[in-house]
Amino acid sequence: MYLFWEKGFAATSLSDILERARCRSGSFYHFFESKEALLHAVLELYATMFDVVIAQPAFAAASDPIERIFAILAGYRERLLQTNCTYGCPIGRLALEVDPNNTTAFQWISTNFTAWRGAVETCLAAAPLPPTTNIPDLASLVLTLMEGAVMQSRAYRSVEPFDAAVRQLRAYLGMLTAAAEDAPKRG
Amino acid sequence: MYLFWEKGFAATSLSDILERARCRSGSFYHFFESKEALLHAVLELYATMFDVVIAQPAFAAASDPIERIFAILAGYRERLLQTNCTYGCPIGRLALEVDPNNTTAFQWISTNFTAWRGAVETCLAAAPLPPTTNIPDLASLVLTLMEGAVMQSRAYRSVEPFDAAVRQLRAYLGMLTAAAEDAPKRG
DNA sequence: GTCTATAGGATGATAGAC
DNA sequence: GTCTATCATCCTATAGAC
Repeated sequence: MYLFWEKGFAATSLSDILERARCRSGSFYHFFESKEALLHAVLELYATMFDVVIAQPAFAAASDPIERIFAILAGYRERLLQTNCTYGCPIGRLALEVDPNNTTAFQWISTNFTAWRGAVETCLAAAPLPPTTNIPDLASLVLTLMEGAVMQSRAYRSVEPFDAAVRQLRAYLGMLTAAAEDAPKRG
Repeated sequence: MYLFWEKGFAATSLSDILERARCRSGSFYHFFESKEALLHAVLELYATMFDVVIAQPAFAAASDPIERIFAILAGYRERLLQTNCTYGCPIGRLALEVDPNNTTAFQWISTNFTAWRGAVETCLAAAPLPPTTNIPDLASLVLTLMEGAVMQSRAYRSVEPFDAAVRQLRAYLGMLTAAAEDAPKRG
């Protein structure tokens, strides 16, 4: 799991895996049919871990629904800082690297993304937004923004692009909630 | 260039390259010191090509500065459709894949991103936005959004996430230009 | 379930003739 | 500048003893 995150799938060799797991190939192939099967298991594990690792800590860190979204993003900022902005979202990295023919992997990748968007949708549904707001679109935007921001921060080896994206999201959501507050006064 | 886009750097072997270039290894190593040197040359070529391939067509397709930004994004939508949403931005893909120690590669990746943001900044500077608008932040957001949107469309094998991101950007920029129009009336 | 040993092929890169 | 031939190493995966 760690190696696919750090080096990607193709650049991680079986001997890398064996060394890190401190076992021999016989043990590996006793549990996994192939290197690709390990990838599937890793992606499945990410999906399983999502609530505990991503959603719950962010939901515990804030009670305001909009701030919970920013708490999720703050988690990624923390991970960027911890790695000197070299790594990023492991799912995003694999989403761009894995062979499109690997349908099983992509099913798990989309499962992860869907869970992520679902958590944000939950927050948005509880937020004071205009009733016309397209919440699935907006949740998709937040994921899009996180992934693009992490990528750009890796490219520049700086949190600044990430922070810029968060600032802009804050401005946009601020305008939306302001519009929701104005609407009742008008109508 | 094509193979790094299609398969990534690690998954592209020298024999893949030789087959596609229809030459032998002797010829390859006459021009390039290593596979990594080819990567650097490819990234440099992308930077060289940016104006002709990305900026100029979009600027020619629209005269309104905001619509020029959406014309850039429409170019990526077209590329997604042409590849059944399997590929994406080649720079973005390499930004997540390439070893962070490969500083030369990352210098070229950031050069590409900076050129991209520069084109968007040019558009934003000509657009009717509130004078307080942070144009570099906003240009960075557009790149962030494009990269994240392409990634998510690849993950779901659908243009829908890309379109959702564009819709949201349009809404945000619409609110900003509306605010700029209101401001003179108030002040 | 873990070990050693190894198959069978691909890998990036080089040497040197032409 | 392109060719053939090849090096040395690494790769994923398997076989079979224990």
